[in-house]
Amino acid sequence: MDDPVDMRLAAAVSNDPRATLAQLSERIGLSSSAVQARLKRLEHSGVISGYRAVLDPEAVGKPLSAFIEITPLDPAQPDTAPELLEHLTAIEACHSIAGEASYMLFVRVGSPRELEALIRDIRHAASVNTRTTVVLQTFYEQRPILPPPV
Amino acid sequence: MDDPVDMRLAAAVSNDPRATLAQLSERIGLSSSAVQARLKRLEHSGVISGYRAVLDPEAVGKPLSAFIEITPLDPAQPDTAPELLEHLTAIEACHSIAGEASYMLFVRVGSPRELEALIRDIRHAASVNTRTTVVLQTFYEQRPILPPPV
DNA sequence: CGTGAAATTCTTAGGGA
DNA sequence: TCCCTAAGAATTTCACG
Repeated sequence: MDDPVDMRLAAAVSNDPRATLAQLSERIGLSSSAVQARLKRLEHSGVISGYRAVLDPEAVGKPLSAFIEITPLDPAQPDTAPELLEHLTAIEACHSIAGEASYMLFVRVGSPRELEALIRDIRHAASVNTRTTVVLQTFYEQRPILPPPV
Repeated sequence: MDDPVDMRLAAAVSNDPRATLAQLSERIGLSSSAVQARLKRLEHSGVISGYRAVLDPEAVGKPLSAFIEITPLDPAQPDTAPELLEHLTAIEACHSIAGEASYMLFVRVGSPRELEALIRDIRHAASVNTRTTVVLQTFYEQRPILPPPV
């Protein structure tokens, strides 16, 4: 996406995906039909892979979050941890990382008890050791990748 | 938000924030005006704090991501790291954590050189030590907090 | 919470740079 | 190819029951 107009559109829609085409076209400086065509192209090409609402974790019953580093118990076995864990919906993100551990997960749960159960599920499902770092307070998260267009 | 209808609406709009009120009302089983009123209430009460597009990091020039743990150099000084770092738009999230470090950041940059510069900026801006864990591959992230309504 | 009518927005076809 | 305009279709909005 080298086109600067696409870049501004991506930033604009990223900051406010529920904006109407009319509002976006005003910010971008194109007609709404042109914005619509570009938006469809961005969605279809995968530059925009989806949209999300940012929910208050406490309001939806997930006040506790944590980072969980995982390491396979048996390095000789084929490592398919991400797939083996995908069904656990408490896991919001799964990255492979450089460092001691193999993967870093970010998880959200309702209580310490749920976290304990989740860790047990993770160990069992993927045959891994875990190292959990509990989040005490979230100052900000899910900030937009692109700064708002000037 | 104890109301199960609000819960389903939050899940539905979270999974597809660009859906029309008509589409949402069909999934929820209410009229579109009722959905509109509930949605406004969820937004105004902060249960829904905003909306985001999920962008392909490579397509928008941020192919490299990392976790950065930070620890104040001088524990005696008042610790306002989150505010001191807020202007660095490469930082997508900032949590205080239990464990050795004080905060965990998640950052996105365009290149190793940019990461180096960002780490320098973070150390300088907040007077902290850093410990960086580079992300090698992201299997999934930004999965919806709530599973889609049945 | 639903209905209905007015205002706004989306969608698509057609034509021009 | 990319853009704009215009008209019909769909949606949103909001007062009222």
